[in-house]
Amino acid sequence: MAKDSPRTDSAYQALKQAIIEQAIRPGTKLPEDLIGEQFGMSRTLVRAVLARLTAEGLVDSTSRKSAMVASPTMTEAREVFEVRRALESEVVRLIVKRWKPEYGVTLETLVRDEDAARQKNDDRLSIRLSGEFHARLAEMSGNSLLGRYLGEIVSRCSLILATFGRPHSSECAVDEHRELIAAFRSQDIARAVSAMTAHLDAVERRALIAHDDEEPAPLAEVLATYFANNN
Amino acid sequence: MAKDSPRTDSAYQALKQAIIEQAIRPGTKLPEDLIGEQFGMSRTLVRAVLARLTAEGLVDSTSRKSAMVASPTMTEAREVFEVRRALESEVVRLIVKRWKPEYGVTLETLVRDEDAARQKNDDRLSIRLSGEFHARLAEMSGNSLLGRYLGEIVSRCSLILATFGRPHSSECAVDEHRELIAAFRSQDIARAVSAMTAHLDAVERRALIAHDDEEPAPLAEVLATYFANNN
DNA sequence: TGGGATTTGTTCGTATGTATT
DNA sequence: GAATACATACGAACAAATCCC
Repeated sequence: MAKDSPRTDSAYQALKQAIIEQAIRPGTKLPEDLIGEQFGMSRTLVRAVLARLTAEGLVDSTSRKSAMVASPTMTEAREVFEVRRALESEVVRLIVKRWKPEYGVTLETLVRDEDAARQKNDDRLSIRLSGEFHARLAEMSGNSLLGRYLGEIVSRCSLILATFGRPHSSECAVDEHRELIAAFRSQDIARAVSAMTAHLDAVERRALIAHDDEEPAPLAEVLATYFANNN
Repeated sequence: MAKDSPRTDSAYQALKQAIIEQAIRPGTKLPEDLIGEQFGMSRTLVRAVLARLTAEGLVDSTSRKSAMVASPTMTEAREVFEVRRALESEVVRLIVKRWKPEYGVTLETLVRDEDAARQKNDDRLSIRLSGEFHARLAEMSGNSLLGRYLGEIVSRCSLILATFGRPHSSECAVDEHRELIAAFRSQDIARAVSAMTAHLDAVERRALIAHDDEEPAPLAEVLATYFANNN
């Protein structure tokens, strides 16, 4: 990619965060006009942003109808987790091979922040940080394609959680992240892979439970918040 | 996805095939005007097609410069193969688990056609069929996301072959495909996974050897051919 | 180095299809 | 069920940047 103008990129980031953090729920319509107005850009650019989000599976665009936040089906959800297990297992193997002590420090700091956010019941921060933990792992694997695919997949998992899971709960348990770090330090590939597999099984279990419905907030208001946060 | 008009879709398919089959070489510029003229559509639609190909890694689009056929670096190439091994290993595991005898028939027919194309030195057909073999495997895994990712990756492997490998050679050996089928039939996961790993190692070895340069054909002419073939 | 030709970036108007009353 | 309102699809035209001689 790397071809976006500054405005389209900030709109992309803002929309993506809003979806991931479950500030706009699956099924919410995303009219081009409204978004363009919020972010101060023309429909043409909005279309590009929506197209990208569609390609990443975060938005559904059927022709001639309003784009909307994607509502993953149960089948899609299972597929996403299946692929995620395969990719994250590979990440774990690569990390153990290329392990550097400073990685441990970085990851530990993240986990500590995660823990703090959880204590304070700051859902948005909590979701963001547990996502970032996995993004960092992908980065440490040293394979940028793996990073791109996992970035997509982790985002979609947030959406799955929003659809089938308990609302506003983060998908990851802090303890499980700590066990992963310990496994990396022990340089034991089998242990690290099985820690990751166990973690993802738990994430899937948490994600696929029934959920209560909630009052959706007005779209324009939510977008205004996210726009401000990104500038 | 599933939002393309008929014309954009045929242009997308045509361009993709042309790139995959190495009819237009990496680095070739893809001006919006020229493509729009060839396929009889406006620049708006061409831009959508190029954006999609860019997202799939087949085209490089830097801002304010002409899009061009992507030229993978050696690093990217290695990353692509690393991810491919992880995903195809998973595919193989799933196929063994969900194996049905008729899969064997389908795959055998494909391999026979591949063999025939190879005998006749029909490079285009040969490349297309060996790609289709892997596409079918992904399909048989029953996981459509896996299919999408592997579709992208197999395409990029063709591009890598065009950049670093012997020109106009297919990436797959027929014998290796036959061994895979045999492994599936034996219902032995370990054997199937190691057959796949060995196959992909061989593909990577074949893909990453030095290559001779060649005279590129005129872009307009090539596109006309591919347009006709797809309608 | 400079300037003309080419190519992309963006906007906006019209056409067409969808949802709603 | 028809008509109206609304949203998207598409394309023409203008502005700005890049390429090439």
